[in-house]
Amino acid sequence: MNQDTLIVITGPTGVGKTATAIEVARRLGAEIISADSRQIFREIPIGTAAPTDDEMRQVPHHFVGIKGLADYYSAAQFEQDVLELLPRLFERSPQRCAVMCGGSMMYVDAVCRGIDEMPTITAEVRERVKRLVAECGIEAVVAQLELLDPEYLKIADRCNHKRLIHALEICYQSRKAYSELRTRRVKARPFRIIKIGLNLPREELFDRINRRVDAMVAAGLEHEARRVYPLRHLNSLNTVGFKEMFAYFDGTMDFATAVERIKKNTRVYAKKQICWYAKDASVTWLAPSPDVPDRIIEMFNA
RNA sequence: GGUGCCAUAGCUCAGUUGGUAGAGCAAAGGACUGAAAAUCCUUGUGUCACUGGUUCGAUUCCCGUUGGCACCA
Repeated sequence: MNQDTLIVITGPTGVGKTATAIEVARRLGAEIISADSRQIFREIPIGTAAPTDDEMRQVPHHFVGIKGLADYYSAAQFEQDVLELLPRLFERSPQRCAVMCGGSMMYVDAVCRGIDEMPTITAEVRERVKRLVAECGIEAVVAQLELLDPEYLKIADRCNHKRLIHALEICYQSRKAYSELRTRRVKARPFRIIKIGLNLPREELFDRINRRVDAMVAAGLEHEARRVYPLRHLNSLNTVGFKEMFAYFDGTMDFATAVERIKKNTRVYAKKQICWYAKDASVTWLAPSPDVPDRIIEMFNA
């Protein structure tokens, strides 16, 4: 009998993960878990290049379009949800296999390696820190951390206010030092993980990204963005493709510039993804080609 | 064919009264543990078109060549 196996297909945005994952999943009789922090929201399928209805009919997908933009979701939540779902997917699959496909680095790592236990921040604590910043500036946050978690401050990026604020929130919420909770221990998983990274020569990747953005525009990105415009303050919409469209709606950017910015920011995002996975020794890198599914299935059978 | 203007980073251009050069855009590298398509940090890429001359020294001045643009024939 096969051991339970999770095949992870990741890589930069626009490289062709979706098509590869569908092919592999179909041939192995597996279902697909989307590891994408934006495709999870149902209102924005065009801007996130979510799998189409047709694609999802070919293979059952999970975690696509299951949340509303106003819902809170996180990598840790994803870890929990996926670990809960996986045994059932293994059970249903003749080869005891599931395919995870997506480029949200932290979501992938959360499932493959785990995330440390942290308290969920309550609205009160969030408000308290927010007020501290508003009234006394970020220096006050640093001063508090000096007191509550000097260890973290030693390694913290002091320019990254969001991280400093988050560290303090954790300290307040847990009544412990953030650095104490941050063990960074890799959790063992009760299944085999095969991690594939798809990548292309830079120029080719960027060309695909540019063309995909044009296709999004043709598919009605502007209309989709206009529909969610009233919710623009939500974190779920602080994302490439929407912030630029919102700038256009606000009149601070013309349409052509907004589209150019979307392309540029998507390219920057792709580079960030490549950089993240470059240090992950568990990734097997492949260039997309017709025989990639064969090679992945070979690795599965090995 | 003649005259004038131009030639500097991947692109658009600035600049050096002669001491080998800098902006914007594009680009490259990196960090990352409960908002991660987020957030943050770092970096300037050059035969200054080519040949020769003047000069201690030329990307800068001069001669010529090549290419581009404009006007005149």
